[in-house]
Amino acid sequence: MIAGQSEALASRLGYLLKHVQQQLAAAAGPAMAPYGIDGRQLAVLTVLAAEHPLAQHDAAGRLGVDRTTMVTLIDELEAKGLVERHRDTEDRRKNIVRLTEAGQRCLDGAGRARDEVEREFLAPLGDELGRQFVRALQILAGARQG
Amino acid sequence: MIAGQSEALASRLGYLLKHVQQQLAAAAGPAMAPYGIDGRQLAVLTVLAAEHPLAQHDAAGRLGVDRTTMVTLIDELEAKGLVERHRDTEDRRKNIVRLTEAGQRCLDGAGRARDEVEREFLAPLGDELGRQFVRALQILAGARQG
DNA sequence: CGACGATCGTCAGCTAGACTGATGATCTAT
DNA sequence: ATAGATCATCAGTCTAGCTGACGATCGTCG
Repeated sequence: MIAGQSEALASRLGYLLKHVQQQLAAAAGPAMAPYGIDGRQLAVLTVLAAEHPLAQHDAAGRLGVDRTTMVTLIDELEAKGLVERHRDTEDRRKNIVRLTEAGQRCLDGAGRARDEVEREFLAPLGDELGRQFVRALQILAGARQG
Repeated sequence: MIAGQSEALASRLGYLLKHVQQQLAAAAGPAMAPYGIDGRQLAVLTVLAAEHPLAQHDAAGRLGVDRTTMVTLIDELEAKGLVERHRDTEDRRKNIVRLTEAGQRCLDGAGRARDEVEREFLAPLGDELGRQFVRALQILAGARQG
């Protein structure tokens, strides 16, 4: 029970979801810090690693963020030398974004740190409930807009 | 699967949590609209109904929001005539906040609407997994800061 | 009794994140 | 070739939330 938390809210889905999300973000922040990136930036690296050369627009789609937000995100990652932007030779409207060597190394380290944070975060649930929790989230994330 | 969603992110806890939270918020917004309040304001009404006369500071603690945020929240609810502010006669630093008649009616209606949204939101999980999901959230919300 | 530190509500100002709308470049299709 | 779509970008805006300062009030400890 969160300090001072209300009984009346303990079963309110919106309240629970929001606070749990914030707690995870609060735990993940410090864990990412040594690698110089935050959770959103790590998500971009993760997507790029999986589907390597990806246009900005497509990366935004994968992450569910706005196109203009992705501009900023890539700006930041590029400034750190973790990704490179190239004009697509086949469709010169597009920017192809790719991980650099440094980006790959950063992803390796930060990704491990993130996984560790997630594991600790779910630990209170135990194995079985933890798995079901993640499965439920996957279903809910996919149930709409699919 | 969210349109264009990345396979690589499907098991990333932060991503899932954030998106599921946003989807619920997106669903709840329109449902609250007829009652003229949003989810945060409804949460305040819910807390007040449960522990009726409550100082602003304590209400903020129950909801896990900043004291200055609560000022704004109460401002809004007061402007709509849903709550009343009174100076506490026993400790005149405190504002006692209480539901008005209109506030109670609003809570009844909006609360029902919210419950319905939550039910529909969890429907894809089925009964059993839905219950476990909520239980997991409660554990996670309470596991830290407790 | 009186002074000091803590608490409560308020306000002004700042920050982070994300959106809208406009623009220029480019592509596609007719 | 021309009209309409698409992509990246930028400027401006909006929201939620925070920090820090303030006045008023309380409790406590000499």
